[in-house]
Amino acid sequence: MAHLFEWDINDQQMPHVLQHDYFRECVDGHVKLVYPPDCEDAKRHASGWAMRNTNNHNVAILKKSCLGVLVCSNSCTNATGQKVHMRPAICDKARKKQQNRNCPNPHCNGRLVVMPCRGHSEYPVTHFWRHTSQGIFFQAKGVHDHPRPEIKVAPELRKASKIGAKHRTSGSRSSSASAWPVKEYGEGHDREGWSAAIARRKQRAATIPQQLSISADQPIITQVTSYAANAASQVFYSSPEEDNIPELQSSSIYYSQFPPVLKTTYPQEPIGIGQRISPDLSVSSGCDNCSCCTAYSGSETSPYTKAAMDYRHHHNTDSFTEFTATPTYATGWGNVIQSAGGPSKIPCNPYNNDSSCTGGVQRYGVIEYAGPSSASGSHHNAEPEVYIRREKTSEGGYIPNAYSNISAPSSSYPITPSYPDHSEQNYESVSYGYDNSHRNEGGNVAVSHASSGIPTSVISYPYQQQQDYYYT
DNA sequence: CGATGCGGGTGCA
DNA sequence: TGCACCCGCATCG
Repeated sequence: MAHLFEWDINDQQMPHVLQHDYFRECVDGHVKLVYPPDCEDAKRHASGWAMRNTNNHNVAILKKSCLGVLVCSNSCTNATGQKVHMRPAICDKARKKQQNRNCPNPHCNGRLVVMPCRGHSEYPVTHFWRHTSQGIFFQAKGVHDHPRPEIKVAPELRKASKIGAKHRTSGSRSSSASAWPVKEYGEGHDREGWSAAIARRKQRAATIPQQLSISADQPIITQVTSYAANAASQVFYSSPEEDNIPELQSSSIYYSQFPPVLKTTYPQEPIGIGQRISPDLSVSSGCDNCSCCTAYSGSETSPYTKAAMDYRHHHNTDSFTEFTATPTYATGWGNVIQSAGGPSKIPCNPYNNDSSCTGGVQRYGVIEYAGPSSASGSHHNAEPEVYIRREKTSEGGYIPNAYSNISAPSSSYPITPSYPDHSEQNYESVSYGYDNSHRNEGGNVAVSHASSGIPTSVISYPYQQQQDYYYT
């Protein structure tokens, strides 16, 4: 059997793809994914990381390298222990200007400095994109050794942000705290992991360029960009990271009413609403809106609102299909099981524990599972016994690239119905801290504590003759 | 104005 | 030869 990773972005011929991955914006680690050719996010080469184009003198493969993250030179912390993790501008000129700006914290006299990425053998993490008739092949090399920059937001918010920033420039730096954009202190990264990352850098005598000269009190404008062009590609964040962003909560373009998916195999990451996970395979029919699944909508057992579930039913998409396609590569997460044929059932509602439920989305095809064999054949096989939990800090932040294996909960999920208050959503304690043990690893797949390479692609071999098409 | 992509060119291993 | 990176140019929103 061919393994999922038996291709490399540099291969002369890319494999035949039977199933595509759903889009993942915040990929971290050594990851290979194959997106549908018509995936808008993939076509845009979108990323939650600040990736800039890198010339690799290869027209067939687009290469990008990570710019790191903008942090405060004082490493200041706000009242809730959050730190600055702004998104660097991709444009060199704009990025230089960013570094001449004040820390967005009105009570801090620090400056924004770039924390460069050295996640790939001391060099920045690189992303590679290659378009073929089979799909859009994506390969990431390296593990980000810095906090994830804040999210991109839509143009409307950009305007709002500019207005807010303008107000700030008119007065002293210690103007009202309300002018301090909350989103610049999103909960993406916890204090401990954050400090640990910086401490390690200091230990390594890594000098963050301190460009402290500044001409005037520049407005702090959160880096924003057009994100969702239409309803079909709109994105909501299942992470609590962004849930405390008033601008987003009030914005119609965000589905912030969707609560975080707390029980998940891995990513508390953006999930494209309206994106079908496997547009051309395996979903033989839409969700049948079965009563036993809908019964969980809006119930106290489920963090999903009825509206959210309706939407999910309607669009037949959600992150919980991740459960069924828990990846297998290089992780040691469990036995690799190939379930040929099918169908396998995906429940409409991931919080539905009703084993007698016959509803859900039917999927056919070859799907690989990580987990015991019982997982593949059972009803609602959406729950392999090996889960990947994204590690969470006591302060509610998630550490990028920090996952660990845990056993699946026997009967209940770690759901906290008190959304949107996430303060009690901590999992059992684990050792946190930003794991940089991978720093000196080579460019090959290297999975230690962390691995987010979770492909669901199913690829058949041998290669078929096919004609790649490239950018024009 | 900045994101994004292209590609010439340089330095290094 | 591969890789990282600098720089200018062009396009687009």
